[in-house]
Amino acid sequence: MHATGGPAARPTSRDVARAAGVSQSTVSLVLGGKWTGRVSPATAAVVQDAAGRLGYRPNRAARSLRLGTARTVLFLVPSIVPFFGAVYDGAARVAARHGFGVVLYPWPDGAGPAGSPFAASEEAIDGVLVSSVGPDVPAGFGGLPLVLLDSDPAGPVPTVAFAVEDGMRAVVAHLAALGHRRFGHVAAALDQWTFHARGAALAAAVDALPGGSWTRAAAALDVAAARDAAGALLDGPSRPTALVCDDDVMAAGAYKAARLRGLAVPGDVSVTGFDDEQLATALEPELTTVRLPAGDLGARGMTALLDLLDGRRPASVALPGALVVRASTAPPR
Amino acid sequence: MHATGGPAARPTSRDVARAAGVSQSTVSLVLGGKWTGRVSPATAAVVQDAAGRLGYRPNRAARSLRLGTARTVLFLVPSIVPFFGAVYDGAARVAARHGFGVVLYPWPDGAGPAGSPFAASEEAIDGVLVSSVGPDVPAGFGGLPLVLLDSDPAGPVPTVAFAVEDGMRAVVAHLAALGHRRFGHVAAALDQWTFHARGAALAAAVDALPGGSWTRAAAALDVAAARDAAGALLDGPSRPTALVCDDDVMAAGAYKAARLRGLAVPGDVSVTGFDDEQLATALEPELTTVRLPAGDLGARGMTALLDLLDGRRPASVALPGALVVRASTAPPR
DNA sequence: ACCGGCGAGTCATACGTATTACTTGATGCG
DNA sequence: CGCATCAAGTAATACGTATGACTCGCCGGT
Repeated sequence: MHATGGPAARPTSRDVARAAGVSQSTVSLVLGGKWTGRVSPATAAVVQDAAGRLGYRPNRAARSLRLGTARTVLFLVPSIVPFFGAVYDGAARVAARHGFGVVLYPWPDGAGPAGSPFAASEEAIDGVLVSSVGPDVPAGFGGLPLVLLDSDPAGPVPTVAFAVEDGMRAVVAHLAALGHRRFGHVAAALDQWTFHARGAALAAAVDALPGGSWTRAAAALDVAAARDAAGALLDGPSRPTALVCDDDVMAAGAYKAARLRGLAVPGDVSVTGFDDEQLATALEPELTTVRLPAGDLGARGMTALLDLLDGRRPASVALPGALVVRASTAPPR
Repeated sequence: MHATGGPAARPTSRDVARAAGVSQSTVSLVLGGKWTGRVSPATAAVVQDAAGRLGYRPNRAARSLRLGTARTVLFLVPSIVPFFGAVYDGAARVAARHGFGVVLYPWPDGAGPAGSPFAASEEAIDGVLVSSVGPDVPAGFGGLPLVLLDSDPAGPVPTVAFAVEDGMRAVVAHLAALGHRRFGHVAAALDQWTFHARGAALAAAVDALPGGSWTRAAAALDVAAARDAAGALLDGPSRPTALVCDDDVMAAGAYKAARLRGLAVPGDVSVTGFDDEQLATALEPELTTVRLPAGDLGARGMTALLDLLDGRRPASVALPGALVVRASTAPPR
């Protein structure tokens, strides 16, 4: 009982030192872990005991100031959706293993580093991970080490991407094997590399197909916009027998467009998605789509960033996806 | 041209002072904004110009250390889904207006403050916002100011919640008006206040209904689990004519269970959701559900937390939701 | 002529940590 | 015995900022 109501403030290393009867430097030495040969095991034990008893935890601001490092990286994502949650998990797991924290920041419009949300956490970070950016790659990020995810691996910045071309090629091959020749591409009107790549890969794959042809309609990444875009394709001069969508959400819109016209999926028109989100199995019929290893993306990206922080220069890589065939694709009528 | 390749390191306030020909304190005063009557406008202009030219931005760690405050709050969410993205946006908007940043942290299992992900960012924060927790409310959060979101407003901690009871009552009233009397509750098996409240509200509303009866099946918050739970209800001794689901995702599972049994929605069985996520309009038929003002939740929660930081004690409030009637509800056969 | 007061800055310091350089007493060795 | 070595720890310092205490002219009033 401290009748005086002593200071209940958070203990500092000096408080621990006082409690252990040693100097502050000794505390720092012991708790820093590098004390072999400098402090006797007995004293170290006393210090550790005192620290535990007081519930001491080092002040992060002071440590950052002293070391010039925060052991924290910033993770910028275009939106708060489960896909990026999975990416985050992968990244955070690797980071934790190295004593780093990961701060998640939604960064919708791809505004520059001066964008106000970023400015808020500007200085307490050692590196940046940015996911799903467009072709105007931020070459450097305020001078901070930078790794891109799900972006153009051919750029100057180290990047971990998906092998989008392979995924799209697998989609087209699957549909072609079923007998489809006329494709409609329901494209996402977002300026992100991954969507540019999906579009280019589709075009290349269909063009390489004897008798293959395709049309395209772009829309915002939501159900209603995708429904209208898919409708425009279905109403076009030569109706596609398969709608290839840039994303599972857009595929939901394609379903709606088909139903509105009395067309059955997959009887009258096949539909494919991309990403394999939870939605894919919520839809009826369940959606044929491409599963992307989101956790791996985060893990590999964080590994690359940590390499960069250590002065090594990581190479860009592309992770393979996998076609998941469900019930939304069938031979054309 | 500095032929010597001078230090390209980030400039400090002392560098600015040197460039402006004043002392470091003057720089700090000017840039701090509180210089009226202490510094002449002419000098202030010179300082601001120099700071701009050098691209000076204050070191956050040093400022935190000096002020004992980080102007940053931690926002813990159970999962990375669009709903919490909207909550975050509301919170971040209010925070930015007061010069605060918001750090988002996924906190899946509701582990204690000692949970490793939290520990990583432990010290650079002034307060905590926690969303959607269970009954074992963390009374204090390592001594940090705390506000709960979407949690029990009757607890000791200031809380901003939704008026879940009203929402669920509206659902039951809507279905009752259509003629439904036998309800099935597809419940989320998560230990969060909001789901407990939804269940209790449903029971109360149906029990108050003459001739009303209900059964319940709980499941994890995913499509497949909900499908099985809903199936169990539909296969029960007295088949419900309406399935009330704790969440839109579970409603998708209810759709599947109905289809598997050859039952039409809403012809043979009505289905309702909760939250009004994007999924609600992706489903066929579109889902009758309860829209919750997620952005407001974040904004009000942040306002309450800022009040708390200022020494005021905010009151707990509950925000009203709104029933959105779509195509998944109809009179029973 | 002297002093109070004020405008315009500067000096010095503290925040809490990590680390380098130093002290101190004991021991080993020739 | 004298000196180097060593173990065990401590004193001092720097990181970059914000701010209370202080200085230094200068002007107005009596």
